[in-house]
Amino acid sequence: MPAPKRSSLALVAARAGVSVASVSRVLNGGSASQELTQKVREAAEALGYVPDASARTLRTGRTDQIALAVADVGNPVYVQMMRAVTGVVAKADYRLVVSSTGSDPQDQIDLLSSLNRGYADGLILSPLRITADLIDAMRSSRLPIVVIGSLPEDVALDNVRADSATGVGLAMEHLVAQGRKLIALVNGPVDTVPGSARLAGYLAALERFDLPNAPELQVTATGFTYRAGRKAVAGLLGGSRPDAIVAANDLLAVAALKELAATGARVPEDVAVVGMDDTDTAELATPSLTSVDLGSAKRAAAAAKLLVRRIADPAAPVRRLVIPPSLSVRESTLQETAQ
Amino acid sequence: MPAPKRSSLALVAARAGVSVASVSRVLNGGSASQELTQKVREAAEALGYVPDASARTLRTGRTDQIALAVADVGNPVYVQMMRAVTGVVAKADYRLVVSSTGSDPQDQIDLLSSLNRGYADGLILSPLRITADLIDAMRSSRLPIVVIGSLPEDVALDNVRADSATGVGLAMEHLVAQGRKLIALVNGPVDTVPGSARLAGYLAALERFDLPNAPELQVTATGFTYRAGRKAVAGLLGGSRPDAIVAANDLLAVAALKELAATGARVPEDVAVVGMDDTDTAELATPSLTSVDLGSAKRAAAAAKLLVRRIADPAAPVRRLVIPPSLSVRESTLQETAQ
DNA sequence: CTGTTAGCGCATTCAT
DNA sequence: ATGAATGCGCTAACAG
Repeated sequence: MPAPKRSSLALVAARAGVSVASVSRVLNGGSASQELTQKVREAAEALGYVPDASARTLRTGRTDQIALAVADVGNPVYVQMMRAVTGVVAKADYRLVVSSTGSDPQDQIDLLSSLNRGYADGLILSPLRITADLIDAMRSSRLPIVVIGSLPEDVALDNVRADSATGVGLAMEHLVAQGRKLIALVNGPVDTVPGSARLAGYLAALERFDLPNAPELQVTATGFTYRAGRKAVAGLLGGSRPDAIVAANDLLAVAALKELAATGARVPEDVAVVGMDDTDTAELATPSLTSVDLGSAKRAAAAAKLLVRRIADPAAPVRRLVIPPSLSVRESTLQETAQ
Repeated sequence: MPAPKRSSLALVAARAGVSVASVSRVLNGGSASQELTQKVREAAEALGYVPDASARTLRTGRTDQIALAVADVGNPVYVQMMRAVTGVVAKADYRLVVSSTGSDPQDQIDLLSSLNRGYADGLILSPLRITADLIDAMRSSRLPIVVIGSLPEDVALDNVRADSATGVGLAMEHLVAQGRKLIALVNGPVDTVPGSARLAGYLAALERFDLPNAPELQVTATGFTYRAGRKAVAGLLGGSRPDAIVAANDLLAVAALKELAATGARVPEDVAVVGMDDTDTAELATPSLTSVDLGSAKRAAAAAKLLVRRIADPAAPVRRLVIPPSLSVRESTLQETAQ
């Protein structure tokens, strides 16, 4: 038994004493006489007519919706991305629907197959982990996808990624310039896209600045969360005394801040801390957090634009964009008594 | 020109050499013979058949989607709510779609009319401001709505709200017990649902604890954000020296923490600070923030359950729930040297 | 157990 | 400029 009776083109047409085709034309901006337009508008108004989305979609094949899948709504970096995407998408006359997936690639695959049923015209995806299965699913998706984050070379999908290596390099350079010698890395899981990129960047920077590669200075949290960060940092401090910590994101960096405070270490005097993503959290932290801006907002906005273009022109050449990072220096690395 | 040709029931039926009805039955768990089931599954698999959502929705009147509208994705309290809703909704076999509206009621009205086109089966709405227009729009919505937050008595909509008055009372009681005398309020805009509730609770508590109602101890930020909070608190400290601050949410409370630190005041020795919503932010703050848990997660979960029930039974009696608050005490109000 | 058929609401082609 | 008719893909009556 279908839903409660509602308005419909036919009802409006009957009331206005015209054909459904005319109603459709008037309401969608087709050509119609002054008088007919008038009658139709009146009838539609009186009946509180609202066009039915599924009928229109069934007919036209378009939903005018764009989906954004984020792995963790609690991570402020995704908040930045949502904000950025919202703007672009609205301007292109799409509605944005946000789906929260877990970090499990299977969640994304499920979402993809769900979307393939026609809930949206396109998807912006920022996968934490990329598996072969996920790639297969993306490849065989009938709906356009733009990926935020790195992607294997041979996957012909629009994507826009950060330059983590350069970003981590910026942080390390800044720390080295401040005279730091023992720079630890607090990373998230290395089987994730950001985790592996951060690690690679860290190792490259060690080499570049002639710093020793000390395993006891590298810890991996079980997730990119505050709680996981606290544990990881506690472990780190149990086995070493770094004079600087680079964290894979701002949440982990705040965890370092709190853990350091708990052990009586002063920031930045004893230990400097750098976060990553440059989210609101960096500003709110005490001391405020120096953070690498990996261009999340720009990446998200760019991805949205790519998707809109891709939807308009499915045959357009694949584009891969890289957004350059920058460093936002705040209290957590700035000593008055800089050496 | 409709979208690129895809799979369809008819295609599967043709390949399997059966009728579309049989395919539909098999795929939806109707009764069918072993052999037919086998043939259909094979054909569907081979063709990569995916059912079309809009066609099904058009036919059944259901979308199996529930919409959640949040006013500010950047506010961690909404993150709590999203998490809570996600769980309930998934268990009831609905997909959740999140829409970010602004604080402007018009945004909600727009969203409502959009949803009335049939994008979702129900809506969970947590409006910041409630205007007559919004109420009209909710009343005339053809889709079930559950409101998180207070609502005028005469609006016959399911809703679940916090008990802000008691919540603020809890905070004040705690502060008074610690010997605080000059308790300031850092509120958000009072023309909002939470803003007015917080103010009322504060005034009631002043009376209850025989505290003077001093206007210079009450400031109103232009929004429930960190940035607005900094300005408001700076204004407050410019004109008075409270020994405690109650903030209308955790973001404003963190702003108070930072502003106090900037002026050299110690927390909690000189000034105690209490936040509200008990979000992750309270834990991350330095010092960690005592916060009133207004039951956001519980409210959201309850709202989701109410909505699922309402969708199943549109004629069910209207329910209004109130979730009791509790206090999470942390460093920002705990002096070692408690008087 | 399986097939035939109608129609959900709409945009669009084809007549007029 | 307007109306009649078609079919998007699907589910559910109904018939056999």
